Amino acid sequence: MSAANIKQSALAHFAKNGYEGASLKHIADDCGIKKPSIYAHFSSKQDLFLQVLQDVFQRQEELMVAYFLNHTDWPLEQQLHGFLENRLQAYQLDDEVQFFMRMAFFPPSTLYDEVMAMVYPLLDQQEQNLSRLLASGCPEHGRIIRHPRDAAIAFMTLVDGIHLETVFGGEERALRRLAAAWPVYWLGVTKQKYNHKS
Amino acid sequence: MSAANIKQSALAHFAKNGYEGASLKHIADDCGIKKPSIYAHFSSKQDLFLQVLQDVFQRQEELMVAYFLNHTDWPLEQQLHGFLENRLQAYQLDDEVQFFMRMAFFPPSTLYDEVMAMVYPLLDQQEQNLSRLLASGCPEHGRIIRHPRDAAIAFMTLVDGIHLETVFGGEERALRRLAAAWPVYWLGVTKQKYNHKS
DNA sequence: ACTCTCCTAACTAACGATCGTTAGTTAAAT
DNA sequence: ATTTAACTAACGATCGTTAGTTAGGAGAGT
Repeated sequence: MSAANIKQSALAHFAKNGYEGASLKHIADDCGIKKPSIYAHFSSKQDLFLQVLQDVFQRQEELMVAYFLNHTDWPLEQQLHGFLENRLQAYQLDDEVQFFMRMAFFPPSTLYDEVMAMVYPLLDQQEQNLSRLLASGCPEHGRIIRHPRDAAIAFMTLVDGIHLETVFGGEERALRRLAAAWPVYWLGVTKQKYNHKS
Repeated sequence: MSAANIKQSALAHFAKNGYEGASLKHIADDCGIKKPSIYAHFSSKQDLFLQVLQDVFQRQEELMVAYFLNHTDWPLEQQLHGFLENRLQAYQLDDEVQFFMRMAFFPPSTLYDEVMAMVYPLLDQQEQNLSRLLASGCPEHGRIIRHPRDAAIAFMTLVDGIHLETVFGGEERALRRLAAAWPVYWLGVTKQKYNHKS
């Protein structure tokens, strides 16, 4: 039994039951080993959790960066829409997105600082990257994103709303949201000329 | 000490630490009573939790219904935008929204069915009400919502994205999202004429 | 008005189970 | 021969929960 197997099993339990709800006994049972054997690989439950956390956040960041790097030749519209689709199909592969969402928004209170130290940079970077991407506009359609920073924030709101639905209702419900919300977003962001009343 | 006080304290603990992370001892300490005294009012931790759950869901539903009933004379645009603002300021009053989000998306696995039996009807009703509202269009602007059902789903995606941000970053960050995402949504939904390319 | 009774809501003490964790041991692999 | 990774046994703490007790207030009967 390798440390990677234990982390994989722990990931599933942390994702489904949270930090406090996941017990080392159940994780060990999943691996076919006894509870104390975990301590041959990890110094504590905290240690196991924080290693899982780091792995997941690093991988999620890599996935998001890699997506945009691999599609710089696509039109902006396809890049953004494909990103949402990409996140959806990445979701059903494993429990990483559920874990990610749970820990970003409902971290174990005893480890709040440690978790947030990983969440904040990732979200900041995501917003920054999106702002730059959207600031480049979309000349091949003759459209211009007027407020790239706002468009980036709105996009992240959309990402979160769809992510939440994957956690809640699974892929098919999330696809329904994507199909309904994407055209609204794209139209709103490309034809943006809005005067908010008071 | 009344049952209402215990439920209020329990709500705070469940919202902050989840079902498994909240202990009856801490809840009792908050109330200034001893742990077993809780059992004079509730038959079990489950019972306490489910009563809190029912109270919160019922109140949240009432708040949402009441908002739209009290603003039928407003233009559609104001109704929807005001709803988002209303949800935001309701959030900081107490822990109800955090509790609501946590339990809707990360329910305690041992009580999954009981929680979902309350979540599903509320969300279905919300979508239905929004669909009807949006289907009525917005004649005073000369605008027509072309796909009211999709617009309702997109609005709920927006609601969730903003709700999530209140849980994550508090009111000011959520207001930032609202300011950025609302114009995008409204423009996208009023000028909807979109052909999705495969 | 006074006592007796009943009920409520708190208490203390303790239960068994499970929690994360440590110590000490063993068998296999390097 | 040394290290690795598993094991058993057991630790103290905390979990939710139950039993048994006690003080105080409400209502009824004399």
